[in-house]
Amino acid sequence: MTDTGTETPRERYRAQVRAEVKAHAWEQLASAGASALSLNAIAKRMGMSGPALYRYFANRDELITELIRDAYRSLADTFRATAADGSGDGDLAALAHALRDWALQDPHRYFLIYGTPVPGYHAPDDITGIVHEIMATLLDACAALPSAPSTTAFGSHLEGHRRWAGDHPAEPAALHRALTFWTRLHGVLSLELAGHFTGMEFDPALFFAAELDELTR
Amino acid sequence: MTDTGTETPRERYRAQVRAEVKAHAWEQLASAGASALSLNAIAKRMGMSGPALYRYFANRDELITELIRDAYRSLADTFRATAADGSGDGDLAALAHALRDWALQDPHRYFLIYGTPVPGYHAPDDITGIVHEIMATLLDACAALPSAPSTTAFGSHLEGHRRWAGDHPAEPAALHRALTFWTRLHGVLSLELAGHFTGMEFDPALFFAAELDELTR
DNA sequence: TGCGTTCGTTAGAAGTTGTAACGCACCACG
DNA sequence: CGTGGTGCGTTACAACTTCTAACGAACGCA
Repeated sequence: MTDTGTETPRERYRAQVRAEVKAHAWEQLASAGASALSLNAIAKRMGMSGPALYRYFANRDELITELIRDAYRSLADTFRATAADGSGDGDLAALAHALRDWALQDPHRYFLIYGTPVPGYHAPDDITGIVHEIMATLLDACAALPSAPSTTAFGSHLEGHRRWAGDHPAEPAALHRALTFWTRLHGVLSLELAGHFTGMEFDPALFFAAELDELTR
Repeated sequence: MTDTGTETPRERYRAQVRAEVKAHAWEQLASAGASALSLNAIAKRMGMSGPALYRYFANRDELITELIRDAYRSLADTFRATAADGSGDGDLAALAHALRDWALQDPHRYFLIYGTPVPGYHAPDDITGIVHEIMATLLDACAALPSAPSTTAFGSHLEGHRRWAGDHPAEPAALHRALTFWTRLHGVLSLELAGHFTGMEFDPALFFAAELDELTR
């Protein structure tokens, strides 16, 4: 995968420590959330003193950026893999279930991407590339679906504002479907993961399925 | 409004200081987010030393809880007021636009309620009362709309799991519509407020309107 | 006019992020 | 095979944070 041949021992060690730090960070993230992520605590758990970690990450933000990048990368890979093995049901349904499984697998990871934005934080450029990759996979699935030409106001609006879709040759109806796929499923998922459904005794999975059903009909 | 007659001077002063602290907290919240909220900084801005504020709030969490309560209260009042003056268009559309205006007015306030949940935090009971009030207003609007009897799987599921709706006499189709109103609009709003649409040049307001349109047809 | 409650203060403990300066160990190069 | 430079981990420290403890002063009720 990566060219380990040209790596010096130092670089290998450095990469290994960085990976170990990130592993502990994910662990800590899952138990206490992003705001409670402490470089000091991670260092102690690794048997090192606090400032030692600053050799590997410039500051707390850089570590979080790395985690965000890994989260996006993970979602993009999941999407790509799901789209690759074309199973029986439509690609959209497969993508939806992959998304839900991915989110339920680690809610904190989901919120790291789609939760409350960090005030001063701005994502580096390479992350937008991964975002485009995710959107491209979604657009492919939507373009493959038969859809009547869009007649809605937003559909025609999209016709003139489709630069975000890159060079993807999808019709406005497909773009619209991709957007609603994203926002509707995020709406159900984020409220479910945040615990806003806990008081109500209906099954979130059925609700998710109902939204998906209306999305693919 | 409140019975100021029975208030002692001390109680009046105390209430005023608490209000001033919350005002500064909202200010700080809007500029730096909830995680950066510092009792110390608020105290300094008020010309007091740090620990003085602990006479008014037991800890940082109690202040945040108060802000969350006020946020819910504000949304509930907005909803109630919007539902009260029955304007020309359907109540649902009015509620949707009230929600969007309320969210855009102070995104941090929206995320305080519907954003990433605080790890160890658990809302006090009186807040769930306000949540029910909001849901009741939404259910009223949905029940007032004509709707064909629900034939979907989730609709029949809701028939047996409607305790969350309290004693509201809404049909399953109305319950379903209220739920989708909530999650779909939240999906669009939260992604818009979090800046996930910034790269794409379409108009979020039109997208929101399109989702609302499909919700009310 | 007391006297008790409440308020605001300073001091301090236990955390956090992040910088600075110091050894030590390793790796590469002559 | 040394030796020097680079990188790593350490401790010390500054500047924060939340929050507790103890003290004095001011306020208001009786």
